[in-house]
Amino acid sequence: MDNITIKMLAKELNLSTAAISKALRDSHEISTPTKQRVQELASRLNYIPNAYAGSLRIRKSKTIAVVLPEVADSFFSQAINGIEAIAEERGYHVLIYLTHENFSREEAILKDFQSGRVDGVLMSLTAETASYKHINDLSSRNIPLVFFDRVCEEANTAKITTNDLESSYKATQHLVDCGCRNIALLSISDCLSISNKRKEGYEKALADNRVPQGPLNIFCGNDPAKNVAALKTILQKKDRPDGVIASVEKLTTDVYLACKELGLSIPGDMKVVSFSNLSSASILNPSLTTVTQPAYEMGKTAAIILFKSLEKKNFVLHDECLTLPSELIVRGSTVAGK
Amino acid sequence: MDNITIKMLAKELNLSTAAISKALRDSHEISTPTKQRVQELASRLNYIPNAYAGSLRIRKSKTIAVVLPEVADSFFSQAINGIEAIAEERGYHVLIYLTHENFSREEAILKDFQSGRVDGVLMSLTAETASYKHINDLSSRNIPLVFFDRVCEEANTAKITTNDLESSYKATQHLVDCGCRNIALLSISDCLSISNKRKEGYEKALADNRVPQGPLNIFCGNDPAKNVAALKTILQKKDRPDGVIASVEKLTTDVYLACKELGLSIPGDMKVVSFSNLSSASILNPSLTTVTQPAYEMGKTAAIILFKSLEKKNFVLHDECLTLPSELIVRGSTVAGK
DNA sequence: GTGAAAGCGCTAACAC
DNA sequence: GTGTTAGCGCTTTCAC
Repeated sequence: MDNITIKMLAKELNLSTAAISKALRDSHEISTPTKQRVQELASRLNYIPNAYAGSLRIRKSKTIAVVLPEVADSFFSQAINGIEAIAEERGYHVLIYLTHENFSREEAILKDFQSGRVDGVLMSLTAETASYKHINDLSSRNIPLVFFDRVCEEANTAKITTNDLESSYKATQHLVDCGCRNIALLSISDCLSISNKRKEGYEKALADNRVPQGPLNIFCGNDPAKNVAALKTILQKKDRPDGVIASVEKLTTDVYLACKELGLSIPGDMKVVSFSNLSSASILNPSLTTVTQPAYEMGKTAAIILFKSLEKKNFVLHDECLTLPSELIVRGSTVAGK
Repeated sequence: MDNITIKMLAKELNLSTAAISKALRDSHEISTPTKQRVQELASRLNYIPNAYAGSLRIRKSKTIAVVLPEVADSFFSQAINGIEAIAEERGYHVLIYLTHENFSREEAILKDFQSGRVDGVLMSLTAETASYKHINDLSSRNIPLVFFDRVCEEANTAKITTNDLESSYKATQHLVDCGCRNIALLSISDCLSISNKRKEGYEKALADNRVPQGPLNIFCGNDPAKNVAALKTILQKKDRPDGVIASVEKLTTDVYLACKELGLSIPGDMKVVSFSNLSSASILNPSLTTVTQPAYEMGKTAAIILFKSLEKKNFVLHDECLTLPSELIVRGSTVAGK
């Protein structure tokens, strides 16, 4: 069965394609009876306009792209939910691209967007991203870009973040209050501004409390086995940490396993806070103290701002930088019995 | 900055657009020196072909759609990873659509695909889906569709599943072996074939062991608070279950919380098995016995089959029904100390 | 109120 | 080996 086109409707009704087009868009140039005839036939034949013919004319695709490091992560999957909710509402389509933390993949993806495939982009940077040419190239093609969470500070556009510095400060302060004196910070990057913010908050809290800095810049990668091994090495040292802040959700399992394998009890021997949106945080062994980010809201907000810039000309994306608060939820990995 | 088009390149080089087009696609009709001139200019001006102009001509969009109930679920997010890996490799783009278990949303999404927006579709059904007209409508437009996990048995196309019946049987048998005599099955649907298969496996195992059937068809929804409340009601009865199979990952947290609130110990008072791909299963309290599905592989396989049908004409999708095995991983929620 | 025609950017027959 | 031309399906002047 061939697809129905405007041309076919035109032939069927002895009208021009122009008339059909106008009738379908309910133009006032077309008489009511004609409109009715056209619309009746269109719905009877189940006419669906070709998605790309219109895009080619109009130079709008009603499509946005979401560029993410990964999906198998509660933060990002919840953010997608927020984005999708708004896109659906506006009748937009969502293309998804995963960088797997790979910078050259990120470059290639953004480059493709110069093809006019998408009207706008929502993005969270790779842990490796340290140069911004690909981002500026996209901007120079007038394709609006909104960052969320892992933002590019250098880019002159909208950024939706959470209060990384403050929440990291709070998390560190909480560990100090729980008696920790040797607190490690597990990171995945020394490029990302969110990593740096979290580090700053951590350092500030330590300084304010006159607690010496613990093992820092423990960079963890994508291989859980390696992470566990690296953690075990650190945890077997004499001056091992008595507290740890995992700045990424997926490191939680690695920390728990390393402790388990070494027979270290949480929170007795070691206290743990994670930046995490895991819905199972409360049923972990022990339940996990988290810094929980407003993932859904961040995705939603980023999408709303992107659509604003898509809908209004002269909308200045640069002015739209929002910070939504995260929440420290104290559970059993820092306070026994919680 | 305006986008570079073939026309502009043609003018610049005093060639026809056809020559440019051929040169860029490295056609043998074009002389080597001309090709070089064209390619040099194209890369110097950073020419990127318009994504939709070609699609309109060729009637191929190099885009597939993935239609899912949700993303915030380990199974589906891992499946997306598998799909994306293959799509990336083939240079395809991936549109993502979430049904949120809503049938009319599913209908609307599939209907839109008749616009030629996508070349093919990968899909997991809604828990509500009980009629198939929208699926047949899509097939009649010759848009290949491959189901994975939540397949439509009635559809005459490829289906990638896991061995739901067997793994449910195994899970049930395991609970029986652990001493359970009153086993509940938590489901989210009575339409889905995977739900029915899991129910069959459960019933068969009970029958084979001459264990009476426990509370069945406890349908859980999207509201965790309601699920917990419903579970608590059941668990407070005199003849409360001593074992439960959660047929969906997200119900795990609800079961654990319900037990916690009632002071029931797992696995002492109550044993739990979940169909789950949670990477944190091993660090739950207690660690969770799971039926773990080959999520990544299922996504990947579904994508591979879809691309086969996209690339070869006369490829019979119907013949491509694969079943990948799930694995029962015994942990502490059924065997103390594990 | 309706139609003819141009053109979005690209490709593919078919000339030459 | 290169150019001309005719569309893909749609919208949008501009005539009538």
